[in-house]
Amino acid sequence: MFQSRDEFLRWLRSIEKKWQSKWREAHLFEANLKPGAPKFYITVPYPYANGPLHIGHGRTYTIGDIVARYKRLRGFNVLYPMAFHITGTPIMAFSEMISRGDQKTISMYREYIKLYVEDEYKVEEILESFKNPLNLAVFFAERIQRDFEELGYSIDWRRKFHTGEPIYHNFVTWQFYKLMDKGLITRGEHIVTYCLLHQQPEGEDDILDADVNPVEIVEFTAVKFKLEDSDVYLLAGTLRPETLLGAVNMWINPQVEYVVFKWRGDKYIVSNEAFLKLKYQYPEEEFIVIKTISGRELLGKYALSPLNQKRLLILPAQFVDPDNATGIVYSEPSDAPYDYVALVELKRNPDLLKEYGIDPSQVTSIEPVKIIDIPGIKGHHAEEVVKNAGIESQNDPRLEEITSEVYKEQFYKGIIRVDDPEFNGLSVRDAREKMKNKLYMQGYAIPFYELNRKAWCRAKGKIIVAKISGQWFINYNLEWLKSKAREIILSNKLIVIPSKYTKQFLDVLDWLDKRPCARKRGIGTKLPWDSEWIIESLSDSTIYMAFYTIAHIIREKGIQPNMLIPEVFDYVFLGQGDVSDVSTKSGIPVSVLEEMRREFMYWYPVDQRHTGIPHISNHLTFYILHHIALFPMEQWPRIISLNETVIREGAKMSKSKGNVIPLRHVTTMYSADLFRLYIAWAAELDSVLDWREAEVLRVLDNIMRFTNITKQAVETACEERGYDIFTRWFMSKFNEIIEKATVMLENMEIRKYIQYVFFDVLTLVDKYRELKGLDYICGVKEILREWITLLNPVIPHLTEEINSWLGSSEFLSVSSWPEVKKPIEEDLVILVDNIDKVISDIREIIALLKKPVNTVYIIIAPEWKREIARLVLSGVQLKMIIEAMKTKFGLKGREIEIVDAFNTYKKMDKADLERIAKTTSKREYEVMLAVTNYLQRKLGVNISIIWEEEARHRSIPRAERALPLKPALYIE
RNA sequence: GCGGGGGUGCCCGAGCUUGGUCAAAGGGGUCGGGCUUAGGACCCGAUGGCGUAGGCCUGCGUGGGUUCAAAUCCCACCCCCCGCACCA
Repeated sequence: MFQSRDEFLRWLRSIEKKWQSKWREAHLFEANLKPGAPKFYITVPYPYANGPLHIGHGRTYTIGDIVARYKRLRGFNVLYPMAFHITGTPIMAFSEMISRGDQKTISMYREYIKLYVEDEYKVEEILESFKNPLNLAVFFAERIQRDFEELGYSIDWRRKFHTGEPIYHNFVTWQFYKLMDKGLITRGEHIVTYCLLHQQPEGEDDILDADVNPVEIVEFTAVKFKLEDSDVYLLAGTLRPETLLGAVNMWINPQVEYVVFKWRGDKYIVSNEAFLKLKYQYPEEEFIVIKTISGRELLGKYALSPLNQKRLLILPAQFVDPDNATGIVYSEPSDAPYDYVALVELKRNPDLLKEYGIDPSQVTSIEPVKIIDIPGIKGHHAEEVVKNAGIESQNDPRLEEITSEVYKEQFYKGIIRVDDPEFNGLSVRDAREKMKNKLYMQGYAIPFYELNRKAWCRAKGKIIVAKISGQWFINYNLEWLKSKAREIILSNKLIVIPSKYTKQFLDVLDWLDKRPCARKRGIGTKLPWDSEWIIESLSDSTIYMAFYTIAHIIREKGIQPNMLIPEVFDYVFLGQGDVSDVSTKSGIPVSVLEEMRREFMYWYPVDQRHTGIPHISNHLTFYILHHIALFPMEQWPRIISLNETVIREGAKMSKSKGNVIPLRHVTTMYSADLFRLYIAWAAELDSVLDWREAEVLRVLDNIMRFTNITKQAVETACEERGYDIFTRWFMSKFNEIIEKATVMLENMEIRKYIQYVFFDVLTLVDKYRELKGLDYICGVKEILREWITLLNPVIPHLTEEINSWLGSSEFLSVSSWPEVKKPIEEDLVILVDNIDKVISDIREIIALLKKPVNTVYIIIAPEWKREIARLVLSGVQLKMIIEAMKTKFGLKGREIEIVDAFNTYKKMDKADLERIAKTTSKREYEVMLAVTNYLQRKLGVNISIIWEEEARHRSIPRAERALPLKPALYIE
């Protein structure tokens, strides 16, 4: 018997190790082709090997493993493979940062390595090796594999690979040729975040703090305002082109340097910073610098609004940031708080104006023009909020927040009120779109891209927005593709579990468009027709499940990368080409090619793919679409199942909080089976799972209790003997649980399945012990083998161990799922379960009486009362019932009692009536008699079981109130 | 904004798809009892209100509605969480 958690955990870990090595030695989970046997192919996306995985990942892989193990017990030939993803920029970026000596990264990785390596010297050596990204990836891939093995996952490791391997590159190359053939590849312009230091596009992974403070690209409309009496245009950037009609002046920062340049045959002015950005956004065009000027030189001049030729005075403003958009803005003080405040400030400060050579009277006459109606705002919106907030200076930081509030409110509620019929009456939202397009179309404006915040790369290089030309895309916006995807989802040819996520797939299909599929840096496969480009990491991971089916053959037969020419994959995956030609061309023997083809045809399609919710909008949708694009219908995905994320003690796990539990700790600090049971039980798939230490320990206590019970059962010698009433009840209940648990597992309701087979069975055993006494353990022994089989998918190690205690020399993990043993004695189940209700009734009454109690009479209703219930249930009329009762039970003269019973049943729920109908009074009496001792013990009173008729003879009060399943009670 | 999910008893959390068996599973906490030298663990009982006979009343975000009957269905409102891409 285990007493302490520590002792038990140590033991648990030791048997986990033992069984893992036994499974490994037996090659138990290596799935080989068995012609004729039903197969089940389940995959979970391979992990990205840039660091240790945590318990959130563990949830997903554990669920995959539970399904794999369950299907195996159901007699399927199951393939559950795994590989490692190293494509993309993060691994490279981390490796570069380590090379560069970035202390944060170095200490982070040092901690990661220490999870697996104790020797300090070794740790530094490994860290040093990470300067080569491949070493980093391979190190973690190997550790993740070890983590997975230590969690007992039933993976066929022969098929593993990583995405940086040449054989994988060849596979991806083939795939991209195919996509090209099918017309999914296009090329065009693309707007990206771009690092000026590295002179290349850099995404979230490379940008400082982008994970916590996301960087977004926003489109400004840069409006051309012609300087009066010149041929030069000011380019004023705005996010709200619809306010152009309310522009009353221009803002220039006098302290900033501007550039006058020639472009597209015209002359323009923008800030220095903006000029640089412009060149990156129009990379193939010619810009000629004419001169630089100070902002001050422009003050006091007039610019003409392009639509109405209104003269706008150029005024000074400090809030104008040269490094935001074009460094020039127009002023619409009615709606823009900054504009309003700056204007008021200027009016209050004529000296400053004079200093810049501007006549203050010119400014006094500038008034906001109201062009937007907002419910509840009479005057100028900007004025109102600025005054409410008491803001006086354009340098007040609160302006930022106020501005976004005003913008938001106007966007949703604002209506344009202007003379121009084209815009009058439009919502702000519509007007913005319309104005922008109009300005672009008529050549009055150009798009100018800017970031939502200032950003730098990890090496402190400035990030701007640039346009890449010649970007390669995968075009998912093809009707033939999308409609097929919709069709299989809607017709349930592709099943989504839990089904509530089905709609999300359909939604994604609606908005999914072109996706850039290659970048100029990172680890990965080169684009076969344009070797400057490397295929991006989600685009190379869409149909790799096909690769698992042949990966081990490639290794075993020593097939070299150069032999894996596209024709090989055409043959293996699509059955195209003549096998001997392919053999000649590739150098792979015909027999091997045929073997690969057989293997693929046997395992494909993927029966189930399981992963996390966040993959719906990208990977999973690509997975579906690529299969549709490249394979015949028979090979398309069948089931996609999903689970939510994991949090810890109510808080999100994150590196910055330092509350991430790595999988490594599961096997050193907890145990595999404990983890598996907890993580699979603590929440249903579609809800976020909260890892709570206290709960984990409680589950541990239960596993310990379970182990102790089973141990005792194994060690007790039991004789063959007949089943008494309680044992029959126990068996029936257990068989009901088998039935229900099986249904739950088939529906992927894993939490409920575990609730039944673990927690409910434990409770059942307790109850059985109470009823039956010490002898109960023999009943447990009887169901033990089936019980541990039911639990095997979740806690495979412990159940294998118990199975060995039972003297079995076979692996439980490849045995078979228990069948439900009939008959389940439903009447016994109802009657014994009903005892709890009787007990609580008795307790309630005793508590109310507040008197000492000697004896409780439990008075059982006669069979005729049940018969009435049955008749009511089958809809027989009262009259008929009375007649039947009279003849069958001799109840002449007791018609009132019959009517009473009839009325009672009429009011009852159908389910209750059915329970009554399924039992007999004789059985009810027997059961009550059998539990008499139990009741006496439990309630601490004398119990007397007595038939109603007899009780009436003995004039025991209340006897006539007896009903089936609700005996009358009289308390003395 | 668009799309998705959710608000349940002191707390966590089931149930709502297929309305009644739901005062509402299961934990936790709290209270009482057992066991114990004591504590822990474990076991038993109680834990919305009222009631001297198994009952009644109130109740599952707020306000309406449908129904003989609603935590469960419909409508409106309030609040919370997640995703919106080219990134794994």
